[in-house]
Amino acid sequence: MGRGPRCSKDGLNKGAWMAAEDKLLLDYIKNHGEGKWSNVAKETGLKRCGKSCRLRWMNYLRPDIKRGSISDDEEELIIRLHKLLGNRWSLIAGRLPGRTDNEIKNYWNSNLAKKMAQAQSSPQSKCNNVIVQQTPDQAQPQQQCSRVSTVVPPRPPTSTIAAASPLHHRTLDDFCNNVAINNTNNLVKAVNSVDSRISSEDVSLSTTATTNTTSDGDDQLGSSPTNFMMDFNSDDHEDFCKILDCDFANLNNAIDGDDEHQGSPVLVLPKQMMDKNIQAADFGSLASFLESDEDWLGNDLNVMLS
DNA sequence: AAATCGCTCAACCGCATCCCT
DNA sequence: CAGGGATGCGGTTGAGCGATT
Repeated sequence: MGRGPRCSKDGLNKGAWMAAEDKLLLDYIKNHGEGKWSNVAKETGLKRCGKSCRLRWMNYLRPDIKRGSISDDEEELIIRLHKLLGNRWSLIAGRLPGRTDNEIKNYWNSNLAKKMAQAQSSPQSKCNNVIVQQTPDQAQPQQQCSRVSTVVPPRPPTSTIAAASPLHHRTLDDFCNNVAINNTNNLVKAVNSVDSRISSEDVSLSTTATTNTTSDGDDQLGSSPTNFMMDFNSDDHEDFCKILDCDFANLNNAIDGDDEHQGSPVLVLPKQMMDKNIQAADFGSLASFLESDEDWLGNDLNVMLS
């Protein structure tokens, strides 16, 4: 499948990979690990550019890749994450273990984009709140080919993300202030333990000492001085993505597991989530919960916005 | 049976960002 | 700090294949 073999002007192979090429690449990675893609050709004699090697590994050869069709839960989660993140396929894939960004992108383009477009045109659908954005030229009659593209606005430079675009139906702006963080130090610690690239400075949290009083009058967060509402300003969206980008399972470990974090809950989900006993690492439940966004965005936010 | 259509998915391309010197 | 190479990402392409005509 894919493109037939061609040779570029510098003598490198292109197109579909042969089994022998796969073996060369696998052997190289077994011995040297991932990365240093530009060295693969030099050290193995493989006539492939580094980019091509990386792509082959990431999308096909990696042992943890999950084969088979996308489950309903996965599909649901993809839809919700896409709503949140836009076409940030790698971020979405990061939340779906074993799935690649390419696979999700293909699945979206060949399945979900159409579903979303149909949902948009039929107001009764439960997915009718998903906006499929179109570029001006796509506003014209359907292109000759059957492909349906959903397009997010041009990616803004550095500090903002596509999901933060005001053109998105529900952006992070829409539910800013709605994530309550209990004990930010531990969140930062947990995040850092997952991805050491994220410095504590990167997770910029508003130090507005806000306690989250629930509708029934209970103080959700207790009286700790380290309770904060996470205040997502427009410039903070990237930070939110960094949090999304870490492994929720590890966060959960930090929450209920080891002694190191005992007694210091890390991430307090919105009350509606807590009421439904959603575990952050339970993607199925999380997807179902997100599906009910009318609820989890909740009264507090509606009051805030009104 | 042959031709055409439509879909899937691996792979390519260009651009952005990161990282090293 | 600047420049250049490496890497990562998202959009797009096109061969292969099953379904339909």
